[in-house]
Amino acid sequence: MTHPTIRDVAQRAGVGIGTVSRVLNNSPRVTASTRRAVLDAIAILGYKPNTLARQLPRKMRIRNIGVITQLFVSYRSFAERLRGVQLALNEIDHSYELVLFNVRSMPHYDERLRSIIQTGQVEGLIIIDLDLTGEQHELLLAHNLPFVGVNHFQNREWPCIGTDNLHGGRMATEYLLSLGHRKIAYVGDEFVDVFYAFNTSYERYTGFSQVMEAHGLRVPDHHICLAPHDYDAARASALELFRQPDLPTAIFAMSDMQALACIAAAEECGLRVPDDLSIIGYDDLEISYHTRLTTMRQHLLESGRLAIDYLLKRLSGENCPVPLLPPIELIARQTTRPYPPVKG
Amino acid sequence: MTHPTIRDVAQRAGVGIGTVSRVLNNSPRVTASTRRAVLDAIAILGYKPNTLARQLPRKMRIRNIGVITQLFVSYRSFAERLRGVQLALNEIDHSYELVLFNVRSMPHYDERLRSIIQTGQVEGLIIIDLDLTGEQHELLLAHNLPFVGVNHFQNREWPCIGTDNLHGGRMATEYLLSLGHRKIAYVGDEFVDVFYAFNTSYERYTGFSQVMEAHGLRVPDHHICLAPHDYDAARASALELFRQPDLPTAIFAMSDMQALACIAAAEECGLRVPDDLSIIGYDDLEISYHTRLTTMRQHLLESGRLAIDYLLKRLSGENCPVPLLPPIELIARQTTRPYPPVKG
DNA sequence: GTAGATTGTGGAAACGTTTCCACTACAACG
DNA sequence: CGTTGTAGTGGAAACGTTTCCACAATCTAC
Repeated sequence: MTHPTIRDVAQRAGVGIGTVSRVLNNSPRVTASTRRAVLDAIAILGYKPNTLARQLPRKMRIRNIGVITQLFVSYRSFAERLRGVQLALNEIDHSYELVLFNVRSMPHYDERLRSIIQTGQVEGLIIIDLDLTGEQHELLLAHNLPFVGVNHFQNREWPCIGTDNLHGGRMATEYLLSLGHRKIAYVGDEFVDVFYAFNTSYERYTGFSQVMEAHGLRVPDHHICLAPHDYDAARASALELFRQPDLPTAIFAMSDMQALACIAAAEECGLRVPDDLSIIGYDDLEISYHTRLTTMRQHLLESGRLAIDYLLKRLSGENCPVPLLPPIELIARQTTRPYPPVKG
Repeated sequence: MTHPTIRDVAQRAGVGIGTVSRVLNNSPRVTASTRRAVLDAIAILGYKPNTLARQLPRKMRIRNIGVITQLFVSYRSFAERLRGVQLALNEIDHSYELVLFNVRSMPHYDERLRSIIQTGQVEGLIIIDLDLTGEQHELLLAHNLPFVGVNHFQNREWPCIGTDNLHGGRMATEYLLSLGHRKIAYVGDEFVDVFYAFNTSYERYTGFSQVMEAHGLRVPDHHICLAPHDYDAARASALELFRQPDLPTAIFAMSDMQALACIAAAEECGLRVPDDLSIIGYDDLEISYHTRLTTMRQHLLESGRLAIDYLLKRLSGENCPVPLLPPIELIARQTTRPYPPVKG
């Protein structure tokens, strides 16, 4: 037998199912000897009560909101968004629990998504930094499962709180140009559409290169440093950049972690930031405040809040528009300065 | 009627329950007109399928592991532990989902804990940075719910992966003394046993004061700066310290965030770290690596891993001892230096 | 000794779905 | 015109518990 039920336990212990239930629920109305017998039977059979079946007669409804993301290992921004989700949920509505689904690969994502939809184990779904295929989108709609994305990209085809990477890339570049920099390098993820990278890197890069071109500036190939999204990979990539002649005077990094990696690499090479090299990141993680990193603030915490806000409205039957994130902001701190340096 | 069921919908739409079920599950074997009628009835009644009841006949078992913590707003170490939990769970066993329970206050914690136990919605529970009363402990045991704590404290009365704050406090202090510092201030949480603070601060302080005393050093009252656990509160508290005469040459902060707050305050007062003032933190958050903070590493990520490891073993019926965390380590970075400064 | 309360126990009914079998109606085919 | 197949539908049974009522056994008080 795969899973013994309460009836198997009752039979084995020579008691009724009611008695087993009472033992399970710690009711005082059971003799010590009976309880002993039941517990023995439970142990022998390896019985585990079925969570689902327990709830049903109690007329309880599980109210779960699912959050599906990648493992929040590489992208620190995940954690920040999740924090926003948690904060807002605790402020607005205490009747929901958060269930976390972590996916490891694209096929795993699809499989998970289907199983979530199929089993209906959550009443709403927040999709963090993952895209939806047309088919997946259809499936969600068909099964009437409210959902919202919180993403590193923008999408008009399904409800999604996203940012404009192109615009962010432009803003960062324009800021560096306004400081007088002309030799600006780009450090980011490879442009391949790996599972978790989408084309965020490509979009930000495009904004960068559009602005550079508009100013008649050519970016040499070795000033475009692409590596997997990872602190050490970015550091290695920046070290390689500094090893070559024709050093940039500024770097636009596609994320704060990569910007910090560039700073570490620069210091290893004896370059001072910002004196010899300006560096701007992207995200505005909490860490960036403490490291005085100049960066593009994309309101990560806020994105989580807005997502919950929208989802709860949808869950209560309201039909509201997808909220918009505040525009991306430049947060100028101490890793950028004018070029050529002005003596103070 | 509180919640309409599938039978209500069937009646209203003038069809059988089987047909309603087919509509809900998107079966192709329903005529367009029938489907329409059912969907209308669903809309009118505001029917929502019961998640629980759907699973039961499908012979599915929900396999959830609960994680109960405070909102991970104030203590950054929560997030780090949770990351460890997630990482390990994804490596070891993919059949469990993580359910997050956030509590806001002590009564809320108790209420939540009881409801989790009562409803049996999780098969195992990880208790992060929260203590258990004797009664709560009994309840968990009585209901046979496997659990493990991951905590900022040590406890022998229930399974708990914790650290020795006293020892950590001693180590940090001894390190500062070994550098030649004699005037050392302590910055930490107030000693009151508020909901989330336990006596972590008091324990670390005790380690500190024991070592100081053993060296025949008296710590003046105004060198003991206690404030709520919060970046800004710690900064204010440090500013107050620097405003008075008899400056310390070193600070032992009870957490990395508070240490960073001290650094910020020091710089506001024109004190250079580490030239004028050495600062050591406690936690070794990721942020501390990037800010070059000297700190006590208490293996937060690892603590999450060990917790999952232990819990999974318990869930599979194994009866293993509670694992031990590696000992606390001193991570010397660049916010501490010898006193008096040696000219290089 | 008897009426009444209390304690321990068994098992039917209920919880709200899905699944499956049975049935109808009708089309296609010989 | 029968036979066979099939699409659409209805509803009983099953899923694994809890809850409640019924009943027996035992105690309690007069």
